[in-house]
Amino acid sequence: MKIAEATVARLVLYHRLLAKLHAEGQKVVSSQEMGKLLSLKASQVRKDLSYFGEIGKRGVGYHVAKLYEHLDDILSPPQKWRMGLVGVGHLGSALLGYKAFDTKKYGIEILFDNDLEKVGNEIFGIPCYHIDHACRIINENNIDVIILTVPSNAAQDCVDSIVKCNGLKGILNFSPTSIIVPEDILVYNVDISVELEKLLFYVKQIM
Amino acid sequence: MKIAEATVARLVLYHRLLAKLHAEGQKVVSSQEMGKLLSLKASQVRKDLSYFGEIGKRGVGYHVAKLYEHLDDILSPPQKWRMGLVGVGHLGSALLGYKAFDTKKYGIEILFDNDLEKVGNEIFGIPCYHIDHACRIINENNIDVIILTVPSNAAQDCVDSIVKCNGLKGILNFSPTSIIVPEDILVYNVDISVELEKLLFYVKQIM
DNA sequence: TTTTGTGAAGTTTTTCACAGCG
DNA sequence: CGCTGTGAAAAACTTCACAAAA
Repeated sequence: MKIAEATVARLVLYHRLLAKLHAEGQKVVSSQEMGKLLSLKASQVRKDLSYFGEIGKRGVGYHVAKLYEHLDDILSPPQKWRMGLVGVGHLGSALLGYKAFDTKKYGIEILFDNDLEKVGNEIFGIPCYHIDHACRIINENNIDVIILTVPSNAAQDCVDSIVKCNGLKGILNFSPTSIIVPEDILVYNVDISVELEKLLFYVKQIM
Repeated sequence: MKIAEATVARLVLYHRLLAKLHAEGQKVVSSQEMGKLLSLKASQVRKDLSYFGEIGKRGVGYHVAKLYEHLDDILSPPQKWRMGLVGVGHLGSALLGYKAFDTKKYGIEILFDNDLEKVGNEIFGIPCYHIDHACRIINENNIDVIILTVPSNAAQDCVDSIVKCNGLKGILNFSPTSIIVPEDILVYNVDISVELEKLLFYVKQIM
């Protein structure tokens, strides 16, 4: 069955919330309580969870530890994902130090940049190569996913040089521009200025 | 009329694309061409633009400069938005130096942190205050929107102290946690690990 | 002829409402 | 009795298909 993107996003939120509730010692949680904590309708929570089998207990709710494990399985990788990061600027560096990344599930193995000051060194303990050698390095290191944090004017060129690698499966694009890729490569965009503009658009509406 | 969130997001993409086409000297563009450049259906582009009146020319397409101005108006603020940023860590600092922010439309006026090394200083030329004084400072400086880049365990406390300010209208939340706010305050979440997890979920599916 | 603008159709996603089970 | 699981209904969003305009 095909699971909708919005559902997957919420599964991550449920997973995160359950880790918190578990750490706080809570044993059982209802769809209503989860909804309240995540600003979602209880029926939405139940519908999302129902796609993966009956996991709750009627009249009781969901067992926190059990549901957490269940979601962990759904979201778990076939093996630890190997990622590379292209563009070790401010944002790229911030992501390298980002605490919320789940280091059991994936790791940033390789960096790329075009700055010769950075190339050849280790940054946060991760080797940095020149972007021109990306294809060979990505193949040699079995990189599955690239995080792209380059300026928008460099984005498509970077993409064009990395999509030729045959092992690459996905790109998380932070560059504020649309990139064009072959259809066998998945792209998700994290577009910070789009999110800010959306917020400002609706803030304006309610004034 | 209520404009859907997905439409607003695409308007920002159109606006950005038109700036680029304009800079490249292109005079006219069709919905088909815009769709191709942004990986969207032509009919989607036309439908989105049609919500704001007839702006294209049948048989010709859209006049680049005119459509750009049109979108500029739609997305323009009533005045330059005044923003504050809470949490001057790696991610917060990266955003302070972020090139893609449209500095004509909004500016980051004030910073907040709980690190006494930062409080009282200017960072990137912007004064930094202690988070405990957020409410007074936000009111005094007429801050409309807060960018929240604090660790997840601090997020709700920060939110609770800033939502009491009466001028605050919206929060752009980068913390990897759900925050609960009064209903008159708009929240948009930029959840980096959720986006990465979504990508990895679908990468797994196609393997 | 080309390409827009747009009702209508189609698709997806969310919400409802209640049967079913512990 | 309370809360889940889930068809069915409603809402939201996208795509189609074509009339109308340049």
